[in-house]
Amino acid sequence: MHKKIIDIIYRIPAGKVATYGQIAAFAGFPGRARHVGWILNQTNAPNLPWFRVINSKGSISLPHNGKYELQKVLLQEEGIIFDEKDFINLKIFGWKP
DNA sequence: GTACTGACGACAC
DNA sequence: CGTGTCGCCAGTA
Repeated sequence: MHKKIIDIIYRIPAGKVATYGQIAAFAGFPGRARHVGWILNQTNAPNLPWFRVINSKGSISLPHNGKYELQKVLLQEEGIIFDEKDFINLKIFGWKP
């Protein structure tokens, strides 16, 4: 099942973001949002756009320890805009498969 | 089997 | 939006 979820994440296009629940559901595991995050924290697949995965609120789910900033910067590099509260507008940047 | 953890989600205030 | 509660399930001990 790791493979399936990883495969879905690889399909997220640059400039877009997807939510954990969205990925889980699209991979065939509705309600398994936690597994997506769990797998991301476990696997170290090359060129995996893990930074395009965020929670349903449209914000980064990492603690502000540096990786948070890394993800934010990587997304901004792709043209994604964060508002003053570090939230992403999913209406605009949400991935719609 | 039980208990706890975790990059989550939906819903109610 | 912020908080709290409950549900979810693979891993681990």
